[in-house]
Amino acid sequence: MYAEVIVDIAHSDVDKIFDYACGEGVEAGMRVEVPFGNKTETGFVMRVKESTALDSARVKPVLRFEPALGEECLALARSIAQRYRVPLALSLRLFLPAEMRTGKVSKRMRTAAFLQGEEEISPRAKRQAEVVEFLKDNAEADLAFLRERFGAAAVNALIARGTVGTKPVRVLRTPYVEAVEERPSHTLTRAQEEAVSSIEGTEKTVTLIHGVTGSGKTEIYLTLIARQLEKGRSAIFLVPEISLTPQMVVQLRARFGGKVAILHSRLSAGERFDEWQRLREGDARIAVGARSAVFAPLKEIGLIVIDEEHDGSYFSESAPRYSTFEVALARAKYNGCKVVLGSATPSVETYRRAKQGEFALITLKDRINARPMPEVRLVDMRREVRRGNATPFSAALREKLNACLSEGNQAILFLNRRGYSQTVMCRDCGNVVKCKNCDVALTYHSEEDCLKCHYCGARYKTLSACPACGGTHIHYMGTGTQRVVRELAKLFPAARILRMDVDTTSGKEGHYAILKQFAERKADILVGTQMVAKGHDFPAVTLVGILDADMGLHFPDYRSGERTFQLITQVAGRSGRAEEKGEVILQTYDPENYILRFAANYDYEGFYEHEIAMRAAMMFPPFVKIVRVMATGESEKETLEALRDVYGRLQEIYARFEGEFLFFHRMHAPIKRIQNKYRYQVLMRMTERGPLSEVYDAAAAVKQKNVLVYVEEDPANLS
DNA sequence: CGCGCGCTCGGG
DNA sequence: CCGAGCGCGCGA
Repeated sequence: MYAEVIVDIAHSDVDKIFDYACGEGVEAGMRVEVPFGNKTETGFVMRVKESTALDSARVKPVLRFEPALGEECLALARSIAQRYRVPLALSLRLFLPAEMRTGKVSKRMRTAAFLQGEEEISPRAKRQAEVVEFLKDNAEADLAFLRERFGAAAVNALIARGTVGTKPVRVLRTPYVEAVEERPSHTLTRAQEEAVSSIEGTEKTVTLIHGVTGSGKTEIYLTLIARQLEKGRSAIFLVPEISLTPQMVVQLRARFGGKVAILHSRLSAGERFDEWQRLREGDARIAVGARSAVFAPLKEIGLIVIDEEHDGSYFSESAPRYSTFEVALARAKYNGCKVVLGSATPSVETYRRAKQGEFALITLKDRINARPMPEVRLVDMRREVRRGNATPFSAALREKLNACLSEGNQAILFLNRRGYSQTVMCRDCGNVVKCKNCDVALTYHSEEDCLKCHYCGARYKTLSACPACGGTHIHYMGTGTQRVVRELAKLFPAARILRMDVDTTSGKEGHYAILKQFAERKADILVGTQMVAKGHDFPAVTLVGILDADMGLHFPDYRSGERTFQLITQVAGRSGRAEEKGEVILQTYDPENYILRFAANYDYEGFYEHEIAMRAAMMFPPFVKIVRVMATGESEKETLEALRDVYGRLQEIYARFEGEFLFFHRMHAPIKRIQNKYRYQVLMRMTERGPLSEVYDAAAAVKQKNVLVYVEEDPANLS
């Protein structure tokens, strides 16, 4: 027998089948060790066959093998490698936890002690008698625990005499263990009931649930999952990257207990490894996690849920740049199951596909508790400025904050993503201080009193003079979370303020820790960037202030309006979840803006109609595909050479398919350098029939060393 | 990816 | 004439 092996080296030079001799036990999908060159490498068996075309003298044997991937994974890995022109080794890696490759993590063991002899205990050995008594009540106990509780001497004596035996036991490192709470299933409302049966009844593979915040989407997902489990099938539940929402975990754990496995980038290596093992071995049947959980090692999948479907984290930002939805769809087809997408603010693309009948569409208009959405008040900040208010807070917001705090409620203040930087400008010459590795303005951080680059993390000392002209009128522009907190403390000295942004949420449970503090009412005001917008439930929050609602609108990105709408709707939904009525103050310099008006009225339909008409008129996605081919490398010359190479190839394609192109330009990227790497690009817009596959081929054909050339489809960020 | 081979260039 | 540097092809 021979095994066709892909060695686990992600390089196009070795991205080909190598034949190895093997015995009967070796099957497709197994992870193997094989001699390769002058050392051993791990690899994956893609196929097993009876004969080889190779000279038998050249064929070496498979050294070790263990089960790893199923047929489905192999097929999917093949198609991903093909679709995105990456080496198979790279697409295969998606299916395994990184910990398995590095080999740094292994099964954690502990020693368990148990009673095995009936020997008499001397009446003087009181401690020993206690140990024996304890073990009579508990069949097994952790050895370290026994030693600590009863003293090592007593325990060791019992082991030495054979009264107590020991054995190694596998320990599973389970994340969020405290997030367990007893709450069995819930009765569904009429609308939820209908949604469940409609999803189960439709012949369409994909259903979009468009449900306002608080409309009870989660309970629908849980019911659908429970029904699949009853049928002996498994489920994948995907949530956005940053906010593996603790509430969601609590609910899943409460309903499904140990059947749930959590896969998330902020877990420790050991935890992730163990959770993955539990899924593969079938101990856990529900995989919950961010986009990579779509590759969970489950068999007989009965349902894939993608919650907060519109979230940008569902697209991978490094090779292979897959779309989670595309992968989910492929798995759904293989397993003959359904995909459920859920959002209060679906992406324009998804909503269009639903409206056109490609996906089933369920609309939930009402909140479970029949409570109205909080009232949104638009505040014109231009007037505040004219009145001489230079703080980030309008008079209306200050007043509402005052009332909110004096009633003992909580408030959330939200700064738009792009708006949280304080750039440093010289007032004498207008020079903006930039990072020396990146072509990006630096941001001032008051807590550490330094300047930081948000693209590469470099730190700089604060400046007393302008590096360009020597002027000393250095000015800090913009509003950061830090400044908001400082100003807030001046206005409300008694309030306890929590800050949540990239700087305060490091560590695996960083978000969780801050949100927990806030939920436990250890603070009155939470100030944060878009992280605070994600689905958390804070019953005592009655006021949400959106400080700079329009900051995201003015970016040269066709999705900026969509993102702003989504963000405002989400963050507004944080207000007034329980008994208290909620309020939202939306501060803007552009109160006539249609996006803000639709958001303030919770009018998704209106927003969508307006937005889709604009996209059609401007020829933006989903009517066209934007494709960017990026070349990036440390040497400007080499990078430019690589780009010229692809550009030449793309021009040939352009000539052949000219009718399918609306735009075709070569330029350096808007940010010319990031982390010391130059960035040159070819930007294209093409129709649905455009030669996408040829573009991938052109990019893959470039062999300039030290330069990375890659393709992005409808990039989320055009910087 | 890591290695060894062979070609080339430059120093002596 | 010999050694360092690099491009290339191989690995089963």
